[in-house]
Amino acid sequence: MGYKHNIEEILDIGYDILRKKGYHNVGINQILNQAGIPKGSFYNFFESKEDFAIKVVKRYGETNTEWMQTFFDNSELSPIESLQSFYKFMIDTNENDDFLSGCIINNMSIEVGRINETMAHKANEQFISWLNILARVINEGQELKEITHKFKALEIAEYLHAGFYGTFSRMKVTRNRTYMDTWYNMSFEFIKY
Amino acid sequence: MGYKHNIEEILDIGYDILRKKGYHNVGINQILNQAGIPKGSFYNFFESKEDFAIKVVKRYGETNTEWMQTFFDNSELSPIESLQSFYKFMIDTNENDDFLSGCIINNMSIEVGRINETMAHKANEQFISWLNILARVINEGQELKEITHKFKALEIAEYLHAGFYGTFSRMKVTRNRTYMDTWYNMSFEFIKY
DNA sequence: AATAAATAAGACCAATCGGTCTAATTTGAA
DNA sequence: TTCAAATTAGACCGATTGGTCTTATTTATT
Repeated sequence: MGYKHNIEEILDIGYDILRKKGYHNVGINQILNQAGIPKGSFYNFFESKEDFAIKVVKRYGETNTEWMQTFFDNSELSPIESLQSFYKFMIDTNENDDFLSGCIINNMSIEVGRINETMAHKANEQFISWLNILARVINEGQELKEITHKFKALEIAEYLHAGFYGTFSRMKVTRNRTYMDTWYNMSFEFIKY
Repeated sequence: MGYKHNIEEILDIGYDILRKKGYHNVGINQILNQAGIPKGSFYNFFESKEDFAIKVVKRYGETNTEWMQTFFDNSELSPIESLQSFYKFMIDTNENDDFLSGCIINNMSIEVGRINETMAHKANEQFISWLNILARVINEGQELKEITHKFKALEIAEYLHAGFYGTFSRMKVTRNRTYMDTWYNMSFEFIKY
């Protein structure tokens, strides 16, 4: 049983490339070159390019779920304040990326989700994990009367998720954070108790 | 000066294909076949695939600007009611498309906007046209005390635009309208006077 | 009717696509 | 130490990519 290459390392490199350049715009060879592996090894690990992309999405989704979980678990702020610091962090992160990349799962959903059932399903799974974490924090905020009771916690989570993702398409063509900051201010004004 | 093919007809066919399948996932040949034109004629009309896609985006954007303008001009509803009927119509339209396609300019922004400056610029132009029309209606709603004065009309337009577009990525992986309806209800609750 | 310009038409091009195949190498277990 | 299995390695494959080129046709102008 020979071994040498690290699958997770290849997935991490794939994550960087697919997030920045998309799916159909990236050839297998680009991934092979950047990861420094021959084609035979790649197809030994992954059934196809599609299989590879799905595993990249899965790995990123799960890593991010864990990260979000510890972010909110370790937060010493109140529920709504930790939500605010979460979205502030997300906006800052996109600024550091020059507003070009966005979220790989959002990108994949838009580009690939409609033409690939498996990808759609896997992307949806990750979204649901994230939304449940957000909903838990929102629910705490509702109990502390920080957040409106007009809607269910999960509905507010979906609402914030949609709004934030919507700013991505503006961001990618304007290349600045104005719209993200405006979205942030308005959203937290609207959902407050 | 010979002629035969109709450029605008080709652009309309290109619109259908690019909206449904994306940019990098579509080959020139697919467009040629569907439009029934040979390659030589295509490259007689368009400099490149990129040039073609940009002209498709421009044509759709301008057509949609005109459509929105007459939609709101001819509306006999109050400002906020005509906004509601506008978004209801948009959600219904996506349902009729089986939630697979979304908005071509949103799709292009996400997939191509980050790697193609010209496309980003052209997409942004169209967004701005639409946002200005929305802002005008919102402003009327504010004057009639139907819509909140907490934010500027253009900010609210950006906010609605972002939220609505954000539902697209969920829509494409869940393939149902639940999240769009929830977004609709929450948004109009939040922006009311 | 003759002419020149624009367009139509599709064969053709190198480059790249995702993927396969065979052979060499490395490995853990016997 | 032998051996079978897994992995490494990259040459190779047909299909398709965006784009070019030459030739035939159509058109408006004269």
